Amino acid sequence: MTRLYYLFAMLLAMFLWGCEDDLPIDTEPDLELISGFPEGFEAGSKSSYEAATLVLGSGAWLLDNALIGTSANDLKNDVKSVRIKEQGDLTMLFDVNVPIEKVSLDVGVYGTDGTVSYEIWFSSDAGNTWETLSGPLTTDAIQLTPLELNTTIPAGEVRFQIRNTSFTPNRRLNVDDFSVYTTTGSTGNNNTGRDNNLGLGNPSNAISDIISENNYLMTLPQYSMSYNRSTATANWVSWHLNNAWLGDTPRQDDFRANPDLPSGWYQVHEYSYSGSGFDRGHLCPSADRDGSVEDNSATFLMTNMVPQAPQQNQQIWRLLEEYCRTLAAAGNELYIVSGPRGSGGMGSNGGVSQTVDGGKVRVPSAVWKAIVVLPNGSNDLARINTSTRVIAVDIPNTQGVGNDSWGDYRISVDELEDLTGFDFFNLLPLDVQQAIESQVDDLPVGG
DNA sequence: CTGCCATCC
DNA sequence: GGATGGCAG
Repeated sequence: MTRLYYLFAMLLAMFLWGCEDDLPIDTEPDLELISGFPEGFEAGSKSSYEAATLVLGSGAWLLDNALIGTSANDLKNDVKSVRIKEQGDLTMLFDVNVPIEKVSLDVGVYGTDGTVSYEIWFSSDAGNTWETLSGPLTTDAIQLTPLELNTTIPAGEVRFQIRNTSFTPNRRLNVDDFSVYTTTGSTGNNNTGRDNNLGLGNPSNAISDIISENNYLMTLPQYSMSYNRSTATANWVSWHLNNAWLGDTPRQDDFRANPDLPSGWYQVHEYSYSGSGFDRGHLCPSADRDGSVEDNSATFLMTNMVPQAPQQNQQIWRLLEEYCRTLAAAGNELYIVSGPRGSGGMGSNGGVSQTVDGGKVRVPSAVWKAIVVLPNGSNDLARINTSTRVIAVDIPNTQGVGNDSWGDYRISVDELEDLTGFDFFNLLPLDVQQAIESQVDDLPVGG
């Protein structure tokens, strides 16, 4: 009898659950405007169509063949809107990291320009690849007109872009009050998420084309780098660090050649440094990527290694790496770029070596690092300002510096740019770059 | 893969 | 001692 009762109760429960499941959805899910939106474009000024970055209330935006319109002919809410001319576009340079349910904006035609063709695009990988959200659209509105697009974009490194696809000259589009909505209860800001490893810029404009063999861009989920075929090391490795990357995965120690190098290029292999007196020194450290086996293993590709004097690598350099992780564990996120420079180091075999691996791998004379530190949060590009902390070091690749403090090797990013020829953090507004790159960090750092 | 070394907190 | 950086056989 008891058993029959349970059976009945279960059937009843399934029936009720089934009913509930079949109830028609008579209300659309509650939407929540993402922090920073609507973007009304009131915070910026730009009077030329030339491509440039603007930091606005929501974050940084790229206006290419577009400007901030303030004239009587600009359709606008309040006093400013974006004016995009034919073949121009407006692009978010920051990520939203929650599921997107809806996008809305106000659009119209500038002055008496004729019908404008435009499209809305989005990226789920921080702007690396784009797909259309809207399909081709047109407007001939002479007043700002709301456009709403319902969508379902999963949480990711999501950005949006508005393109004026008109070809005819003087078909200018006004855009204002751009809004992005997520479902209520989504975690909201990406406070502790993983951000773009190249979020502050590509220091040497590296590209993934074999024509650029000494400045060859390679992008992994764990870090990005510019590889140099002739030195057989990276020019730089760039990565984001915060507690979202940190875990307790054991060190994998699976040093190996990078199979993703273009065919025909020499692949530095596991034993290329053996007996040389130099460590296989990580640029992106193993312990910065121990959230999973895959993440940690990625740091052991030989393209992430540089021949480093053991006492430099295992002592002073290691202490700087640990200091960075301490900052991350304390609730900061860091953008780090690191690489070798120069030629000729002194390892444990004594004397100065220019190369290892039978001349195939260049030994740097110094290893450098540039670090931007900011509290965990979202819209990083917009939050970095003239008082954001930046640490840059340049440490000789030699035995004997091991007992020194890395703090004594701090220099300004400007000096580091002179030494390396790279342009660091170039997605930041110029005035911010000038402020933070001219200073030498002088906070007490111990060690 | 295991064992081992070194340094630093 | 434990973590982190490695090495050699």
